[in-house]
Amino acid sequence: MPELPEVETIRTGLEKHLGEQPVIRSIKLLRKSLRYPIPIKITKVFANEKILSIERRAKFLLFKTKDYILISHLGMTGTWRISGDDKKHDHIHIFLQDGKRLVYNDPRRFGLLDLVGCDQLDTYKGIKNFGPEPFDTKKFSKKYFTDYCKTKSAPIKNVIMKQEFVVGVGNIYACEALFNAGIRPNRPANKLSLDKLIVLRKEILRVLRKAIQAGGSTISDFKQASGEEGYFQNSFQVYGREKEECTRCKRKIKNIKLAGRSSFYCYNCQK
DNA sequence: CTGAAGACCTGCCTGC
DNA sequence: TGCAGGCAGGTCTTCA
Repeated sequence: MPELPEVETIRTGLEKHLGEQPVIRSIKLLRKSLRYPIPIKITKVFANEKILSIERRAKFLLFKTKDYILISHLGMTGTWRISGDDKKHDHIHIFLQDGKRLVYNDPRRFGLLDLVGCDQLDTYKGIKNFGPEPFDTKKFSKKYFTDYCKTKSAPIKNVIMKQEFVVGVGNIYACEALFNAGIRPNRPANKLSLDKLIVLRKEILRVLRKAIQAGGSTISDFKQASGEEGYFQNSFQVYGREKEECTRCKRKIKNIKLAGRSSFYCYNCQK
């Protein structure tokens, strides 16, 4: 379940449960590849290294050590947990010196595990073309937002999901933010008024913040790895609610495909 | 260049 | 009950 809030939830969960700067004893790969081949070098360079920090960039998790960064992307179904038990689709074990075991599980294997040198992160293939973090409001400014949208004729939903525009917004939060802003997902970005765009930017920030907060409350279950269960789903206004009542006007939520993705909206509340 | 569509995988739900 | 079909939170590549 990884959009930005979910990745951030996993990150803070790991940080909390792993303690200060845990030391990696060894890494065991249970398969050779996920979406891409996993560099075997991982098992060598991280042995006996201290994890200095666990950070997030966009939807990537970064385990930083002295010389290298272990890069993890969760794809659609990836998750990390701290566990002694094995589960189906566990692909990577990271054994820590204090006896804990960090496990990567990913049924669909759309995730990625890779490494880069500490000074090479910004040129890393997946990351170098990324837009700003949404909470970096200096870079992700109103002006940046409106200027960009003015140049795009694609549906606004597709635009806000573009990682080179702003990172971390996936299908769920795109739908939710558009509902809150009262904008139909298929409206061409360059046809929206400045005011509407500014509202949308604000709603993106708000929905992401709220989701991160909701994630925080379930962190205590983290170790049990029951992470499949979405904690924020109870607050969804439109996502996954096709044919159900709009929470505002009681009319039926619709679902259209945009760029192949389900896009939920209320025909009455979103114009 | 832009944007749409297909591909990558497994699991789960629906409907026949 | 069994099985085919469709769909799923994300990217990357290919095609028009």
